[in-house]
Amino acid sequence: MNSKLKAVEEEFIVTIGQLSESLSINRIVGQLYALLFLSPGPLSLDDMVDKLKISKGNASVNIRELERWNAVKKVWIKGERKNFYQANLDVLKIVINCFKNGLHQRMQKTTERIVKTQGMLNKSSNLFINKEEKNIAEIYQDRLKRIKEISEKTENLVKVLSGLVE
Amino acid sequence: MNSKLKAVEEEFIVTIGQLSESLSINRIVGQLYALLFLSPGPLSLDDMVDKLKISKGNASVNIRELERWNAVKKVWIKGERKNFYQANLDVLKIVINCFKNGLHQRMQKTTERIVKTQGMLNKSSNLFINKEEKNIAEIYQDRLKRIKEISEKTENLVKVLSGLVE
DNA sequence: TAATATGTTTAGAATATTCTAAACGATACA
DNA sequence: TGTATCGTTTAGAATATTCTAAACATATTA
Repeated sequence: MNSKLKAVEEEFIVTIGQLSESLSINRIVGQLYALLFLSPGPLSLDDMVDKLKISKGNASVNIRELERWNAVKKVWIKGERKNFYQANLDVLKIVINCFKNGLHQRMQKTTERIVKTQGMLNKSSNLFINKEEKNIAEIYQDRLKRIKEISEKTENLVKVLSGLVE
Repeated sequence: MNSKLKAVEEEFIVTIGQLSESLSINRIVGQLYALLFLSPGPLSLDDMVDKLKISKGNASVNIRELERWNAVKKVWIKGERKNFYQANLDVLKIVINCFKNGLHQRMQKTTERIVKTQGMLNKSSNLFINKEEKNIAEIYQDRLKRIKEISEKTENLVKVLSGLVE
């Protein structure tokens, strides 16, 4: 391939790899996606291994991560025994979806625990006899309620984002 | 302190610590904030060291991270030589602000590199003589433009978020 | 069936991150 | 001035993550 085109490809792959890393996403995940995103046609695992100079195992696990995100999909090419992959070009949808799912999972777990903690506090409230303890319990109730409200706002955001990606 | 209240505090600290970790934020950062968020009054570094059972160095660097985020602030208590800290209770503002700033920094860098890459491609376009190369160059131009558009949308989001936190 | 091609799993090497304990520097106070 | 009290920095230990190379499982072709 033309060396100028190769330079453009390389530059793009490095850029997206760094962006990935800075978002705490495995660099190879970003680079695999960048590679497929630019590629005029589908690529095999071996193609990607050659381009990125990584091991096959590494390519294998990270391409499956991208499949899970619906960021790439397998395509079958007749006469070929290898799997080929192509990028889903709708980057915005992929990003919003990942963000939404990540947020949902994490906040759901957190909300459950906060609610449980509120329960602990309410069940014990009759045990707080002196003024000092009653005061602290009241503060705790207030603070937990604030956090709970944020959980609810976040779940609303998740719903809004769901609407954006159908 | 009442053991029930202690259990509530502990549970909350663990919950927020786990949430932090799951968001690729240092666990101690989350736990320090959780501790101060619940606390009826300001706490010293030593108080936090005792509660979380961590080293002073660890507490020191992570509390400064929280200061940088405007998530906690120093308060001076007369007659005390130690620094005391208290939480900014406006969690939503802190979160939106961190998210916004993180996004802005990362996307700005990325956008710059994408634009540079577009420049590389355009400058070379007269060098692509055969049909094949011209075709690939055109695809690259299209794909880079898509990414560029997302960068712009992201910068818009940053502006919207800026509006939300004044 | 044997030989080859392909993707996955795994053990542990390489690297990066987090954490502590101790050294350090600065400030307050005797 | 010397001593105690703080917070910060730092060297390297502990831990977690990422990556490779090789073993493995499965399917395909000869």
